[in-house]
Amino acid sequence: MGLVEKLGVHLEDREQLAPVAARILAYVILTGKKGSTFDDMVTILCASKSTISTHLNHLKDLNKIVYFTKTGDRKKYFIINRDMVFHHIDDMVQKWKEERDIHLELKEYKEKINTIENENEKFDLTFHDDYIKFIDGATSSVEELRNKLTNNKLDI
Amino acid sequence: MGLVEKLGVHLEDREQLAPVAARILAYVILTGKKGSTFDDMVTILCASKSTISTHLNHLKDLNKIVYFTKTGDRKKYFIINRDMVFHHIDDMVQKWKEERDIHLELKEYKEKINTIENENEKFDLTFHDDYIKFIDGATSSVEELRNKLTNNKLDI
DNA sequence: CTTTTTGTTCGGTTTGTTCCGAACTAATAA
DNA sequence: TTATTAGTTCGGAACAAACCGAACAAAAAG
Repeated sequence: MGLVEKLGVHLEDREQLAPVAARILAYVILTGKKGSTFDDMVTILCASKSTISTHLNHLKDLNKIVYFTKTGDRKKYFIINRDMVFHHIDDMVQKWKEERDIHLELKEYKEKINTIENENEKFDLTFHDDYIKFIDGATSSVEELRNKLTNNKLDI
Repeated sequence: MGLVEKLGVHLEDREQLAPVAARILAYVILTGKKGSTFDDMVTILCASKSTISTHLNHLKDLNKIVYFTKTGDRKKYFIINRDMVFHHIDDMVQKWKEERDIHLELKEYKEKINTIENENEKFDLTFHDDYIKFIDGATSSVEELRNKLTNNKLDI
């Protein structure tokens, strides 16, 4: 399926995954509720059992996928973790938070330098203020959306 | 400087740069207005001339840095491109747009499958609707912030 | 015209990633 | 008990990325 490849390329970049790992995730997403099995992936993605095994466990560790089982059937049926949207949002917010901290640290450092070597104002600090303002705004609006999505889920 | 390393690690991840390239960018940011020269970087970052040369040109191609010169001085003084904030915002918006398109395509595909094999509703489509809603909200709020920053710049 | 400054380009080494095959395990089936 | 199913683990091959040194270039200085 061409869509597996297209989505795979996208996930490879967005989730920082190895090619086959991204294809697994794409295939799992496109297979939906009925779930995909280990052997399905080996044959359809044309990869070795070891490769599928390693990446499947990796994706499970990252909480990207979960599996269900059927009575009298040893196979695992993998599906995407429905919390992935929230994980994605949380990761994004977390990264912005780290970025914010670094900008604060940089600003602090530059302010110190500016007062010491006052000769000709070595640094422009508005850059960091702009950036922090941007991060604060983006974070709050995304968190608002997160709450909205959580509430929508509860409404059903 | 430990701050160069800390900021370097962060940039390595955020801007997808090679270790030394990220250290160059970090160093340029921390040196500020007075600019950093090729030789400064070779000695302070403990890297070879070839490495610095390659990455410096790469960063210039990516519009991360610019340089100014002084009359009677062949050296180039590198500083960060002040538009980096805007480039960063634009890249983010662009990525969200691509993500949105993929979700639309996926939804379309799944709707087709659902009507063909109607047996037991193979896909849950609310996932994509949630995601698209999230992207739309995040995009508009970030674009609003971009405009705010542009206007602030003109106010000065 | 030779030397110095300020870099660039090329080939090769080191390091890291990605994947595979072969051998193994643990559970069920025959 | 032996075979099959459903995977896991390990060692290594193949490839890619990151960096270095040596040689080169172009312009100015001596």
